[in-house]
This record gives sequence, C-alpha cells and structure tokens, in this order.
Amino acid sequence: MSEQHNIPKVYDPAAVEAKWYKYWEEEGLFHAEPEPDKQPFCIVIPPPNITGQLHMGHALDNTLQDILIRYHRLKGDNTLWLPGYDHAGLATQIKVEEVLKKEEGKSRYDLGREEFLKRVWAWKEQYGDRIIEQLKRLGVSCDWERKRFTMDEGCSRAVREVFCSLFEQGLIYKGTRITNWCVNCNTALSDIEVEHKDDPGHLWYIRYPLVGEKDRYLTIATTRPETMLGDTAVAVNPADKRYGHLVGRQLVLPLTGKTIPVIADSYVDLEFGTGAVKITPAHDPNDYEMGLRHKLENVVVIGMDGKMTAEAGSYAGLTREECREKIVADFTEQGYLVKIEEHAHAVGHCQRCGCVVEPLVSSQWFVKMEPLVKAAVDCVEDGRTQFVPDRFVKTYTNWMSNIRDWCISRQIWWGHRIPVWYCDDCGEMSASRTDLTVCPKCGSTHIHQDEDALDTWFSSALWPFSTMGWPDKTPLLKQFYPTSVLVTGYDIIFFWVARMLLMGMEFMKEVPFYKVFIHGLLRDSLGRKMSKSLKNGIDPLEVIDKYGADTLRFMLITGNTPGNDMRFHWERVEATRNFANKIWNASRFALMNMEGYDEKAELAEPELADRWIMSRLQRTVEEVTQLLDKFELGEAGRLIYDFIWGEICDWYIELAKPRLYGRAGEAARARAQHVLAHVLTGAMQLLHPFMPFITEEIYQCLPHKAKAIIVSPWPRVDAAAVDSEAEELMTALMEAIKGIRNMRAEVGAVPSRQVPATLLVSKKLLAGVEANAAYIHLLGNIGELTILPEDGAKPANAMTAVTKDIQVFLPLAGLIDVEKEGQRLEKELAGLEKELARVEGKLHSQGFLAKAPAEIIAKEEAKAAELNGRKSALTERLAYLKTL
RNA sequence: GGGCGCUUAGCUCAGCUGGGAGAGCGUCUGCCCUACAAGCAGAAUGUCGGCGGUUCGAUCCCGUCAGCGCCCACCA
Repeated sequence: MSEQHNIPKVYDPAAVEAKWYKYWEEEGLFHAEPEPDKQPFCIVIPPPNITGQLHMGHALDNTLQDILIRYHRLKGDNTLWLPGYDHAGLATQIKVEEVLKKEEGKSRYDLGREEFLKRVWAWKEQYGDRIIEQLKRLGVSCDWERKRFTMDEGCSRAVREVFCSLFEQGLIYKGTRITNWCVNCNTALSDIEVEHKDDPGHLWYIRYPLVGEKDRYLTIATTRPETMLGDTAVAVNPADKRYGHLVGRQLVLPLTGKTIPVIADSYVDLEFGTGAVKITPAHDPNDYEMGLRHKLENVVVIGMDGKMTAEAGSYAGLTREECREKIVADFTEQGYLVKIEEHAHAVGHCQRCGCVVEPLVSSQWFVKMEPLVKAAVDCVEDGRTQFVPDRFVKTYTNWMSNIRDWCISRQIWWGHRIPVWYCDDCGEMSASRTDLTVCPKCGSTHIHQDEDALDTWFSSALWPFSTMGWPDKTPLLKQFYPTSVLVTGYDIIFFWVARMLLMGMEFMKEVPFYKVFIHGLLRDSLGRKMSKSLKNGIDPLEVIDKYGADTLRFMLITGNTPGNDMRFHWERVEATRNFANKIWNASRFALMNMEGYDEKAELAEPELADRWIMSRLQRTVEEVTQLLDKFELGEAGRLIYDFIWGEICDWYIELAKPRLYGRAGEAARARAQHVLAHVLTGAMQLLHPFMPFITEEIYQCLPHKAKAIIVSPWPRVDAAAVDSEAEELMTALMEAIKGIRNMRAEVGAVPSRQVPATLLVSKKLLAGVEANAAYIHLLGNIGELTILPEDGAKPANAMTAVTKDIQVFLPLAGLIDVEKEGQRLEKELAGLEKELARVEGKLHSQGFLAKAPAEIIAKEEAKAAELNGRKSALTERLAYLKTL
C-alpha cells in the first residue's frame, strides 16, 4: 500500500500475506524466551500428523489458537505457541506401506523392520513439513524455532521415562486377555479406536440337542453364528424357571459333535432371545468374562487374520463372512435353524480402516487406569482445569469414571518401541530407560526387545511437558507449564485431552492446561461431515488462494459459537471477503487524504463526530477485550465488524469528508486526519488477531509507533475518551438523518435533489443540534434547514418523522401523496401504540413497581415518556393531514 | 440403556449472568455521489418448535412433549 496514489480498489491478499509472514518470521516476532517476571501465555499445538494435509478442521483449530496467541502477545504477555507434529504410528505406517506396495510391490515384511523404518523416516523428512508450510499460509504465529516431533530425542526420552515409571509402579502391565483386534491392520486397538455403528443384522435361533435325549433341544439366539464352533457352554439365568432343570446337563454342539455344558450365570438376560446364550469365551468379551468365572476352555476358531482356524474343522480357512454363510446354510440343511429375526445391533469398526473389529485373545500391554483417574477427575471438578463451554466437563467425567484399562501396545513398527527386554535364559522381563544388551538379572546376553510399538496417543499424552524438556527441570517448563489453554475439537477429548490430564497430573502433579477450549466440527453446506470418501471437503488452501487467509480466518470464527458444529458456505466466504475489501477501501481513503499529514500540526478542537467515534472506539475496545477473555471470539469479531463498517465507514468517514477535503481549513483537516488515523489504527489492532495480514499492511501505512502491529500494545480503555454526551447527541442526529433518508426514499422522486427541512428539537439537545446542523445538511442532503425548539411552529403540508429528540418535517409539497403519507403514519402509530400499551401495562402493574429494580422502572418510564411524545406528534400530524 | 446438543426472518446462524427480537446471504425500491457496485441509501419478512410452570416480567430459568443430530454403553 506504500504507493498511495496507485492503491488498487480491490484488495489483493496474496502479495500482502506472503510479505508479512516472511517479515514476522525473519524478525523473530513469534519467538518467546522464558522471562520469569512476565505473565506467561502458552499454547501447545495439537500436533498434526506427518501424513496430514491441511483441512478445514486444522484451519479452524489453528485460527482459534492464533487469535488467542496474537491477542495475548498484543496484551504484552510472554506468549509462546509451541508447535510440532505427531508421528501418527498406525496412520503413517499404513501410508508408507501403501506407497511401498504401489511403487515397489513390496510389503513391510519384505523389507524387514530396520529397512522399513528407514523408509518411514525418509518419508517423514520429505513430507513431514508439508502441513507446517500449509499452516504458515494460514498465518499462524507459532514459535517455529521450538518445533518438536513426538519421536524426536527429547520426546522419546519422556516416553521411556513415563513407561518405565508406570511399569515400576505396576501401573503398566502385560496381560493376556480379549482385546479389540483389527484383522486388516493386524494390530490390537484401544477401546476408543473402535467405532460402534448400529448395523442391520439378524438374530439366528438355533437349537442345540440335549445329550442322550432324542428330539429335545435347547434353543439359543445369536447374532454371530460362525462363532458357535468355539462354543464351550450355553448359559441361562439361574432365576429362569424355564431352564432350571437343564443346568448341569450336556448339549451337543451342532456340526461338531462336541458336548458342552449348560451353566447358570446371572449375566444372562431372561428377556432377550430365548433366555439361553451360547458362550464363546475366545471371541466375545462377555463370554470371555463368563469363561473365567466358570473356568471354561477358550477355543479359538477365528485367527488373527480374520480367517477360521484349524479348530474350525472343515470350516478352516474361510473368512468370517464366508463361514457365517456356510454355517447358516448347514444349520438350515441339518434342521438346527429355528428362525431368523431382523436385529440391528452395534458392531465395532476399526477407526482407521473401517473393517469389523474382532475381539480376540492376545498378549498386550495395558495402563492400569483406576489409580490415575482420581487426580485427573478432581482437577476438572474443582476447576483447576476448566472446559469452555463447560458442558464438556460432563462428557469428560462420565467417560473417565467408566474407563477401562488402556491397551497401549500395537503390533506395528512405526512408533515408540516398547522399552521392555526379555531374557531368553532366565525369562526375566525388564523395562529400561536405556537400551539393554544384557539381562539385568542373570547377565545373559541372550535377550530380545519386545516387538511391539506404543499407541500413538501415549506420546501425545505427554506433549505439554515432553516438548518443554521434561524429565529435566527446564526454565521452559518453569515458565510455561501449566499451559494456558488447550484448543481442540470435541471429537478428541477422550483420545487426547483426557490422557494429557491423566499423565500431567501423574508426572507433573499439576494440570497440563488451565483451560480447554472446545470447538465443533466443520461440515459441508448440507451439514454432512467433510470426508474423503464423500469428496465434499473444502480445501482451506483453495479458499486462501482465492480469497486470502484473513478472509478464511474471519469467516471461520464468526457466526458460530464454541462447541457447536458449523457449515461451510462459499457465500459466507464472499461476505467476509467483502469485509476485507471494505477495510481496504476505508484505509485507502484515509491514506489518500492523509497527504501532508503532520503529527505535530496544530489541531482544531475535536468536533462532535470526533468525540463520538473516539468514544465508540473506547467502548468497542472494552467490550472486545471482555469477550476475548471469555473466549467469545465470534461475538468479539462481530463487534469489530460493526464498529468498522457500521460506524467508521458509514458515519465517521462521511462526516469527516468536508474537513479531510480541506474545506474547513488546515487545523480542522489535521484534526480529522488525526482522529481517523487513531480510530483506524485502534480498529486494526482489535482486528489483528482475527485478520493478521491486512491489519499489518494497513498499520504499516498509517502513522505508527511500534515496529509492527503484531507486537504493538493492545488498546487500553481510556476512560477520559468515553463521551456519553457526544454519543447521545450523535445518536439523535443519526436518527433524524435516517428519518430524512427514509422519507426521501418513500417519496422516491427527490433522492438527489436538496430539499429544505424543519427540525423541532428537545430542549436538551437544541443547542447541540444547532451547532451540528451541518451533519444534517450533508448526510440528509438537506438544503435550507430551520431548527426550532420542540414547541415551535410545525410546518404545514410536510412529511414527518418523529424520533426521540427530534421531529423532522420535509415540506415536500406536491410530491407527497396525502393518502399514502397518512397510511404510512397510521402504520407507524399503530406500532408505537402497541409498544406503548406494553410499557404502560408494566408501569401500571403494582407487582412491577414493587419488585422491579429502580433502574428498570426508570428506564420504562423514560420509554413511556418518549413514546407518548412521539405518539402525540404523530397524532397531531395525522389530524393535520386529514384537513388537507 | 444412559448423556448431550439443536429447533429464532426464505436460507445459514448470532443473541451467556430474565427487562424494547439481530447479522450475513437472498428478496424488493432507488442510486456508477471524487474510498469501496466486493459499494451506497431505503424497505419487507419472525405466535423465538408445542404445552405447562416459576416470575412484576421468559427467546433466555424449570418441567414436559415433538422433531432433528451427536456421544457413550460388553445384553447374545
């Protein structure tokens, strides 16, 4: 914008954004060092996956963080936004395996662990920074010098420390039990990585013959007939009179010839199905528990690959699905099938690949949750960590109080390898902070490390302190832990927020963050989740390319409220782009009229518009500050929008034009320039957290003190500049001008011609209106203006607008349609009377007068007086019209 | 089976400590006036989902019903 005479009419964000981002970064303005005597403000970024591409969710999440960060930086806090990325174990491994398959036709097993990991690291080096570069385009002001990675040396050391510490306390253990197994990804999963969907299915009723009794059966109902090959019992409820006599008897397991017992267990629901349940301990979590209670055998008929095992006899080798089909066919053929019912039930799917999760027995590592939960729940319940909005506290505590042990081992290679070594000689199992080569117990060198890697979320859980140098006691930790705010979507409260609280409380003995600011999901214009498969995702980079990052950012945070989902509409992008352009043009206007501006020039006394807009700026600063402190970013944005467009542009600039054009002399011009520059600068500072680029560009062109707006001081409320008197008078004038414009538009024929007008003004404002009559001339396009006290003579044959303090008469003789004007006034009167009736109803109510606060009563009384005044003026006018 | 959210103008949504219903887009009317037609000026449109309750007063608090959506949950 430096070439003031050639400033383009349309704002072009591309060049501006690249220029300022480079400048901020090169000047080190994002960087923070611990400064113990300053108020810290810190956010750790939710680390994006190295496989990631920027999507709208990131754009929203990071815009929110950047707004908070920039706001606090302006407020003078020692502000650190600590960035980094996540190795995303399974996701990344799958991605690299895909590439490997496609390009070389090989699997990871073909390469072997070591070679494969080299490939993943290479992939990370090549593509890992892609999303970082994309984030930069959004304008995020992270301290890139401190960029961390969940698998860098420091974070890995923290992972080891935490693992070993929990292991030593017995809070990490290895156990053989039934866990969620993805037969496609070939790994165990934690409970929350399984997505339950209600799938339409069937309930098959099958009869199991009683041993030694011809034609006597016990009929069971199942949703998974193929697991019957692994049945080791049938259970009934001990209170079930229908089956009491069968408990202890033996049944023939159809198709196998095996015999299994009928057992009694109160877990069984009498109402469901037939009240008799087949028990498959190896393939169902409930049955597994029951198997333990009754010491039943686990017969594994489904393998880790999702295919039937040798135990399945003639069904071996079939997939689960094929086997089900065949079993049902065999049942039917052999007469065991009684009936089939439609039955929708929840089926677990792998979050990553979508296939049906199989509960299987395997040996896995778990974190024992119960001893950790209390501290993590207490700190939220007592408010040491607060959720915004706070309804998510309930979501969090509910989940935490029902939590089961966390399965942390994954049968993958990419990630933190479990730091446990097994001795082949003495059988000792040792967890170690450093790699072992000899068995600590027997000294044998025949040891091997556990093959599995940790759940990605294990390292994410440590992120707020592992990135600050823990387990060392670093200055960074001292200054910035606990962090100030964590910003994330409600969809990862369990995956991440909860785990950070658990680990933070355990290892730091302090909350990891004081606030959790939760936002919703971005959806497409039809309200659908944006997804790759639907191809309905909007690429944030496309929006930035077409409209600029400022526009995307402002669009994302306005018109929606914390924790709620939001739809993406291109129309809203355009509307926001228009706002950016409006700002651009207002600034362009200011600069074009700042020529010869001298900060030391003699200034004329401020006039009404100056006092008014300065006062409005103060109030806007105050409100915006309060809203930002409450995380109500959308409302804050709206207020700034209204101030800039609705007050600076629509009124102040228009009123300042005569002076800016030099028609009132140099001192008056300087005053207008001074005020416009001041107000615009203040508005840019308020807006900077939301729209960093355009505000920097404009700030740099206006007279400024700080080296850049990004490090300028946040506007402070200047009580002396608040001027209620000016606001009242200005409001009255604006009302009158709107009344005039309204009447002119009604008539339609005289918009461009100056017309005379008469004003009757309340005593209180009479002098003020007289002194500022020029505003009415200018914005009402009024020629000769007669200003009289409120009891002055009303002009005949004129249109009338009655406002609180000013009655306006436009003598549009010959132009007004008496009948139409009468209708217009009748309509206004009707609305007014309705309102008056409501107010007076209140004022006549004893209850209201007795119980309402005095200030409300006074307000209602003032309202009644005003409405009465307007009513009599209107009535008078109507009576007059009828005489014409 | 629990828990939560939403229902406000034609559309998308604001409206946070209960006191005269708002914005953007769209629609209609008039304007290329020396910042901006991505603009200016004006207008129209709402039993704030239904029903009860609390209150002097409810879009806002409580209860209930309805519709939509989400999350959690080991009843085959």
